[in-house]
Formats: sequence, structure tokens, C-alpha cells
Amino acid sequence: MARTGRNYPKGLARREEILEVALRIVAERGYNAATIRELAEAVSLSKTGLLHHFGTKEELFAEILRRRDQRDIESVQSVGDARELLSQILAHNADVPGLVQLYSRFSAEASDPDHRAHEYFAERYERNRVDLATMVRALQEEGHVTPAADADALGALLLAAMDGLQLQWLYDKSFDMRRSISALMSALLEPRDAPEAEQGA
Amino acid sequence: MARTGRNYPKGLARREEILEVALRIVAERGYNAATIRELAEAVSLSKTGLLHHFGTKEELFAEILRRRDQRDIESVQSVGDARELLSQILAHNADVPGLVQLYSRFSAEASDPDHRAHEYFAERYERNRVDLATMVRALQEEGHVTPAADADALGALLLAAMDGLQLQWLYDKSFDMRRSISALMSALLEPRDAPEAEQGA
DNA sequence: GTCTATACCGCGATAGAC
DNA sequence: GTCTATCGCGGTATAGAC
Repeated sequence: MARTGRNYPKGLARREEILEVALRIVAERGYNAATIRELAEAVSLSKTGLLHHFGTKEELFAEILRRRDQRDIESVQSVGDARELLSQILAHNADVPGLVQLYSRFSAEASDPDHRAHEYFAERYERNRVDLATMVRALQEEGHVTPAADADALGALLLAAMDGLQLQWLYDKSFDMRRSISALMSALLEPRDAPEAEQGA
Repeated sequence: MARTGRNYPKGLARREEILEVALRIVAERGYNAATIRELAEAVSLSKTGLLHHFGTKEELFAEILRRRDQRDIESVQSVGDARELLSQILAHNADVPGLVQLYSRFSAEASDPDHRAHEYFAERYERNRVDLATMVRALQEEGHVTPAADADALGALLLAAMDGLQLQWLYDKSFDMRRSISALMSALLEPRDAPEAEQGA
């Protein structure tokens, strides 16, 4: 049902418009305000008219998050320094509180095995854990992180820290997420490779 | 409205019964199934009959989480080793997936400033950050953690890691939360004080 | 104080007409 | 591809019985 019209110009344009408006509404009025009725009204459609394009509310939100991930992955390519990678993602996310709220709430809701987006997040977590563990291993091979460290466990920890810090930030926008992730990276990286370890960077 | 009858035996007994049943339903059938109608039926009350005791669904859940916090705080007193503290909390939580699910989803929902439990969580995060930072400072004074570390930033990080690891665990119950928190503690603690640092503990 | 009945609102989703 | 109509559900508010 969500597949309808993905190959027709009119339908594609509508989908883009809906995704854009949905994100704007979440950002401006919060996740709760982003109901099907509200979104439909904002793009001058009926409820069912909107559902025609995405099938369910969950698929619509999942599509928004998929695109964010895609953007993050692309931006990651341009970041050479592993130390700065997570910090830069947090910095970018701090500019789009609506997306952060959507991600945090949606990922918590979808922890229910019956949720339509459950598999999406389960796979996303698994994949990100592997990717981050790979990053830790690379740092180990380069001598920046002690070989004694458990790379897999630290990969999962980095992912957990990102999620947890963003949740705290949602409760207090003055909370400095980057400072905490920076303190963590300082602890992980060998002193000899990061002698002048500041937090604010 | 939620204050009613907190001093009368019958009302007190009902409140206890409701809290107990609510937790059981969340554990057995998930957060989504824990609706007012469902809970009321389980304790043989009408919807409004149940609401009489807690005023709103949010207050009921907040009360459950307040009690968990209280238990955690008390159990903390008996744990001397800071290294084992968070690991033990995770171990205990792994025995009550319903509570973890309730906490994760409820805390994400309440990130909305208009949510009834928003202030509760905002204060809880602030307090826990301070407490964990204090713990880090104590470790610094004892020489277990380098004085160069940012205690406040690490306090927030530890809290974030706890939340994030539990969310990942909700998606994959075979995920080892303690292994990640243990790897983090190994990185934070000076090698000379934790020479035989295993992960599985 | 404890509790029931009722009536209401907004939500997501579906069926079927156009 | 879009609409109207309708459904079931969760949460809330009020009146009033015991």
C-alpha cells in the first residue's frame, strides 16, 4: 500500500512534499502534533489521501529517519578524524531538534516487537554497532586505542552514548552533548596520541 | 485528584494492587497493552474507578518508576565498588524487562515539554547526572580516575550509556549490556588500579 | 472516600464510491 | 489517485450512587 505511485511524477512530488511538511511540523509543534490528520491538512489532503502514499504513519516516519541516516553516512565520509566523527553528528543533530525528538520517541516506541518499525531499528542498531566496533578496531590498529579494549563492547557503548545524550538534551537544550562524547573519546584514546585533550572541541 | 484516599486503608490497598497489576501487564503484554481499560479490568474496576486513585495514566506510571528509583538507590548503598555499581543495576534490570520497557518508552514520551511527567524526568536526569559526577570525582580523589578527566561530562555520559544500552537490549535481549558498561569502566579506571580488567563480569 | 455510568473527543485505519 | 463514511480504540470529564 505504501508503494503506490512511487514511479509517477505526481506521486513522487507528493511524497517529497509530505516528508518535508511532516518534518517541519514535528520540528515546530512536536511529535505529538504530527498526527495523520494534521499532516494531511498541511498538504491539503484528506487523511486517506495521505495514507495512500505511505500506508501507515510508521512507514512515513521510518522513511524520514532512513533519509537522515543516509545523510549522516554521507557526511561521515568527509570526516577523517574518528575522534571528531560522533561529535560532529551531535553538532549537526543539535540544529534539528525535531528530528532528534522524532528519532528518540520513535525508536523507543518501536522497541515493541509488534511495532511496524521494529525490524528497521533492530537492523539499524545491529549495523551501527558493527560499524562503530570496526572504527574502534581501526583505532586499535593505529595504536590510538589500547589493544586490550573490547572493541565490540565499545562499539555498542558509543551508540548507546549517542542515544542517551540526545535524550538528555531533549530535556535540557543547554546540555552539552559534545562535551560528554569528547570526554569519552579522551578516555578511550591513548594519552600519547591525544596529549592536549580538551572537552569543548 | 490523585491524592484521594492516600490515608485510608482501602484506598491504599487498591493503589498497591493497581501498581502491582500494571507492572505485571507491562511485563507480560507490553507497554501498549497497559491501557487504562486493560488495567481497570484486571483489578475489577471501571476506567473511572481506576482513575480515581491516580488521576491520570502518567501519574500511575511515574509512581511505578519512582519506586524503582527508590529501590535502586537503596540497593546502591550496599554496593561499595563503584566499578560494579552500574553493572549491578543493569543486571537487576535485565530481570525485569517490563520495567525497562516502561522506563524507556515513558522517558522518551515525556521529553515533550507538555507531557505530565516531563518535570519528573527532567529533575531525575539532573539529579542522576550530579550523583554520577560526584562518584567520578570520588574516584579521582582516590586515584582511580585521572584528574584530567571532566567529571561532570563523564557523569552525564554514564547516565546516557545506561539509557542507551537498555534501549538496545530491548531490541535484542541477548545483547550484553554489562559487557559494554564494563568496557567503559575499564577505559575510565587507571590501569594500575584495575590490572585484571575482564569484560564478562 | 470509593466507585459506576455515560457521554465525549481525537486518534489510526479500512471499505468502498467517485 | 482521491474522497466520504465509518469503525474501534485510548483517554478524559462530569454527575451522582454507595
